Amino acid sequence: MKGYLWQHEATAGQPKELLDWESVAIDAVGNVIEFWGFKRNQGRVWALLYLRDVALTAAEIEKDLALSKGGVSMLLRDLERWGVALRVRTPGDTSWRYRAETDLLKMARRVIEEREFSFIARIRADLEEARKLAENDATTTKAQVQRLKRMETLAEATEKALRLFLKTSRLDVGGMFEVFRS
Amino acid sequence: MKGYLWQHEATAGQPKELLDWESVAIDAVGNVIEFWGFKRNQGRVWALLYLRDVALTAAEIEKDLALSKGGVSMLLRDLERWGVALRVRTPGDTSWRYRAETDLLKMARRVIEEREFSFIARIRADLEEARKLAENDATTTKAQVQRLKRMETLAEATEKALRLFLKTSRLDVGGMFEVFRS
DNA sequence: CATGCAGTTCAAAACGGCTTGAACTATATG
DNA sequence: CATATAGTTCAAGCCGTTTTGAACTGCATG
Repeated sequence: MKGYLWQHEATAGQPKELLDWESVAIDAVGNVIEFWGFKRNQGRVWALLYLRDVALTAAEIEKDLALSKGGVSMLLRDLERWGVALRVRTPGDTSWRYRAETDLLKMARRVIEEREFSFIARIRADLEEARKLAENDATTTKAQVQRLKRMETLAEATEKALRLFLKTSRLDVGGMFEVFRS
Repeated sequence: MKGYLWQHEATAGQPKELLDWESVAIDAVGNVIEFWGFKRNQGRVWALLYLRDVALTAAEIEKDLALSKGGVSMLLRDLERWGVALRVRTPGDTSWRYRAETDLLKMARRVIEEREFSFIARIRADLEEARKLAENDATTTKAQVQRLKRMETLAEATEKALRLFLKTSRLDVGGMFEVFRS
């Protein structure tokens, strides 16, 4: 949830390895995924793999999406780590190929779980620290301590909302996403 | 949901207008609010007003949070527009003062409603367009159209999840936030 | 209407995250 | 082990966002 600016017109006028409809769809997925807090290009790579439904090499991805060698390497490693792309070695082939694993939400869940919760935990710890400092300070009023406690409640509530969000996205979006399995 | 890096140690070593516990708490709120997709300093200004519980002038905020004159002006206008800060004119005073309105979630709801939904709508439109283009292209396979449809489902699901998220944050976090009213 | 202070605007600077590409490592092959 | 090709790493550059600060507007006052 940040500022998202449109890519898409910007994509026009490239060497063009992608069909028009492919690049529209790929960018759209890039935008959704960015909305979920990931990199646009992680979504674009996944979308390419998913749409083509064949295992592509890093070099092909690099060419089709006009990304750099190094970038593709890192993006693929992210997708692989999150279990949404699969590295396969085709029999007589010299390089790795990648396929889309279809549960894209796996990615959202993993990463959100691993980073957002520690983030909120840290905020809660800070607020608790602030309250303790304030309580040890003779000049602090009761009302101030009270307000700090309320701020802690705010962080707790945020954590709760996030948890709920994950859970519901698991059920609701997850349910929808499962259409991808096939 | 983006990259959040710690401010806080970074804050150390300033002219220091804030008590230690105040700056810890204020930065913590800045971090939560950034998580919700706003500017850290919008949260910090709100937190200062809330903790102090008196109406402050722009000049005081500027000094305490070490922000620029122009910055404070813009931040306050944002907060006011979203209804989380109140501009008051004290009787014999020459300048405006600001108080915290306590429902910080009002801010989240407003902005999320006004920008996230149009964002998702746009994505859905793009995917629909891609599918139509693909359908008009003789080389497109049935399976590809199928995959595009599934991607549309993904965007729909995202919209649904967002709606649910807003609603639950209204009930759940909203309920918690109400502690702030007093 | 000159002066001063509060508040706003916006071009430019600072900042931070993302991407690039050159140097490097790993691996396969003759 | 020399060569070639695939894959990784990371410092430097790019680019979008946020912040700054100087110029400006508005308004009150003598």
